[in-house]
Amino acid sequence: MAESGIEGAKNLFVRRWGEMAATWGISRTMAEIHALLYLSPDPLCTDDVMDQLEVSRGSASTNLRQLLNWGLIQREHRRGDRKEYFEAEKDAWLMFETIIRERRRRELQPIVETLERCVEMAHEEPRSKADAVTKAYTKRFSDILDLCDAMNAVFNVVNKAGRRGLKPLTKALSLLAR
Amino acid sequence: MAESGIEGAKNLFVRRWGEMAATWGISRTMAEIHALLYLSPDPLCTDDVMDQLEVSRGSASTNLRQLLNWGLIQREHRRGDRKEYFEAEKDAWLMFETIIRERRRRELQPIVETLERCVEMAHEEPRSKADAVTKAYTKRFSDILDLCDAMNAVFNVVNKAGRRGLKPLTKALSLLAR
DNA sequence: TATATTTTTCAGAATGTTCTGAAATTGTGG
DNA sequence: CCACAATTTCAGAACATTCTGAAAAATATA
Repeated sequence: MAESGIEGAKNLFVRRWGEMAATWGISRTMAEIHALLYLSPDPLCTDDVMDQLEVSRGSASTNLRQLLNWGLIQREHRRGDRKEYFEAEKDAWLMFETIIRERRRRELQPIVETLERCVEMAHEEPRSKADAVTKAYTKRFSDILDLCDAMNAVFNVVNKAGRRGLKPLTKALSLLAR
Repeated sequence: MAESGIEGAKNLFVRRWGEMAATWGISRTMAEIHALLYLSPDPLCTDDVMDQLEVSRGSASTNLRQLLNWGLIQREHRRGDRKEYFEAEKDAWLMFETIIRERRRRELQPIVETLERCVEMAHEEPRSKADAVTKAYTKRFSDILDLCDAMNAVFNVVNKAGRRGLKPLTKALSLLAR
């Protein structure tokens, strides 16, 4: 495998993208496939992925499907060719938007629901019995709920402001950070 | 284990916090200990953690140390007691700040360094040979770098604006999101 | 310093995740 | 409908992570 030049750069990026994803609870292979497709000027088929990353057909298939589920890649059919080709979203901004939308849905949503349920349960507790503890817990639950609101606000900024491009957003945020 | 009332709410929260952390690449037990300490009005010692979460002394010790490393909990000594007690940061905002500061350091930093190295390597590639590909890759590398700048901007907003409280920040962001 | 208590460490066990490869399924053109 | 090419599925293997429990190290007390 090339370790220098443009192919070296590609391999370095693919590997790092995979490592980073692993710390985010996303499988290394899924992220490596994504990085490969993101860089590739042309769509790749399953066999291309198998060859370049040296993974099995099963793994390639499963991970490609997951990337489709995330909405990070798309299928492409070609006349006179039975194979399916895959192409990644090339707009880094749209890609990021997709990722945080999915993470909001998969992670922020459930914790918010749980917290609301926790506040409810705290209210069901009979008065006087361990009242101080009930109050303390309730306060902490709603503090985290407020935090979730803030995160939702960040997500909304990212989604809405992104249309105007990455650079303007970065600037606007820098001003806010004074 | 209580499934209703205030203790039920506590257990529900602790479990959910652990599950959520797992999808973030943080060990379930570490997050459960953190949730337990976050809710607890008083500091807890290693044995409290072992009893309440039914984990071994080794696991409790290792995970408590990791939480100390993250800066999410603090030690507390008590006169006439040899045990160490642990207390979590109770300010949800400071807690969040700590988490994203750590994640920036551990994750954003390395990918930025790698991307810069990738751009360098692309420039080392001899001209004319696969020039179109070199240009395409370089474009994608710098697109992701721009994205990292945007994320850094978000982090800065969060760090700086947080001092003024959570609610004002949420409001300011909502305005930006129009 | 000797002793008692608590914390840390770490080899091996238990658990959880991802991959492989072959079989089953799906879809296509003749 | 058949033969073929491609994709999906899934049981078991390989790998990675986390936990346990006991021994070693650290720390405090007298």
